[in-house]
Amino acid sequence: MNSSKTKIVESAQKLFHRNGFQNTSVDSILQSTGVTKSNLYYHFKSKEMLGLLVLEKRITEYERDFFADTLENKKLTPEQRLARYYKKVIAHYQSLDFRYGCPFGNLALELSDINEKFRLRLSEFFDHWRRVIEQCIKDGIKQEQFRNDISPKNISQLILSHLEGAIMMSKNHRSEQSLSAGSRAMLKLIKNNTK
Amino acid sequence: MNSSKTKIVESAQKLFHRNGFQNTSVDSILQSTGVTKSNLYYHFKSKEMLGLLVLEKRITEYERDFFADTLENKKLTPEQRLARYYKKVIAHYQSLDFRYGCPFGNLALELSDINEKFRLRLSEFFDHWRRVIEQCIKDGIKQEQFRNDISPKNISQLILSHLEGAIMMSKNHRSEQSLSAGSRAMLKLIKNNTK
DNA sequence: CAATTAGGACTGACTAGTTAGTCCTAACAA
DNA sequence: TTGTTAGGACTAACTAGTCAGTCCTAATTG
Repeated sequence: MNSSKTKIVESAQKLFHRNGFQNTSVDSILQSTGVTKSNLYYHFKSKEMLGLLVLEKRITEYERDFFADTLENKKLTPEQRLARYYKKVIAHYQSLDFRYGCPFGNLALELSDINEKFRLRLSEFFDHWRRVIEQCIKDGIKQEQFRNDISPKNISQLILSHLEGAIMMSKNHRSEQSLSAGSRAMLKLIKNNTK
Repeated sequence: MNSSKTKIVESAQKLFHRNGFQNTSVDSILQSTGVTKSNLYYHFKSKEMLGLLVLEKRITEYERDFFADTLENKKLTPEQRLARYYKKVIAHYQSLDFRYGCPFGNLALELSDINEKFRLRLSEFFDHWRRVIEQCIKDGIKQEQFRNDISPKNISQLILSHLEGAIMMSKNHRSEQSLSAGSRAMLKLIKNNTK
């Protein structure tokens, strides 16, 4: 199905990621799809609604593509899960030349102060994301791979915050340095050395 | 001195932080200062130049207000320096209700892909920022307060990335949780426990 | 079978407002 | 006299969003 609606959503997803939500004009979406403005507004009540739908799609895709075979992969040890997750994230941003940044972090920074709908949806997703990491940490503590003197909740918070910050830094420096060095340091720091 | 020029810079600094650079209109700066447009363009060649000057001012202020009595305070132990720095940062964002985010991180995310001047100046500042943290870590390793099995460069990279990410998360969640929990976890993780 | 109705997909022209930036004249202050 | 400020008219491009109306297909009628 290559309907106007799906064309709009796919193009908007790309443009919102590259230019931000506010800095992507409706006209630029139309131009890149060949769809008319009236058609776009036939399918979507407003630019905001289109943005929220694109966000929903992104979340679904991220949960499907990034968690299952890494953080939630029970065939691996918790340490391997986290390492593979980092590896996958780095490879992904490398494929984008470390441009554009994290679609969720970008939106959160851009819109948290001015749009409550975006803010709340993103906040909910960040929390889910953190809990996926937390479960991995919990498993790792149980198996004595990770040190047990810091709560899994706080470690997962730390890991997620760092990841978002490192993606931002990699965008600014156009280099994987902050992502790869930071993730390696993080794995080393949380490793259980008492055994 | 309450000249038009300083009024413009101060107002622009506030608005750029709150709304972002692109999303702050020149007209809104004029409106909040009472200055005329011809006067603004008498003092500044363009909005971009005004933005770069505001960034320069922010950097000067940050280096003056945030480093001297914390990370670079030789009267404290390295561990105390870092703890006081976190405390100061958290208090600062608390005073802003965890809104607005980090002025540097915001600009980096908004402009790194589309404006090379901003990108490079921010990249330079982030690197200086990281080196200030690195020096504190080096001192702490020498004094055996921090563990020595990870390079100071990588730890400082980790700390800075995490800080930026945590400020973003605090903005999205409108809570100090990510900042305070994350910083406490970080201090615990890098502490030397072999002694 | 023929006429009507419903509804989804779509269009081009349009509105009303904002954007950064220019240009010019005139006033004021040191 | 030189640097600063005011005021306002202006531009060209861009902004999100609206409007009346068309086209086509499928189901429902008389």
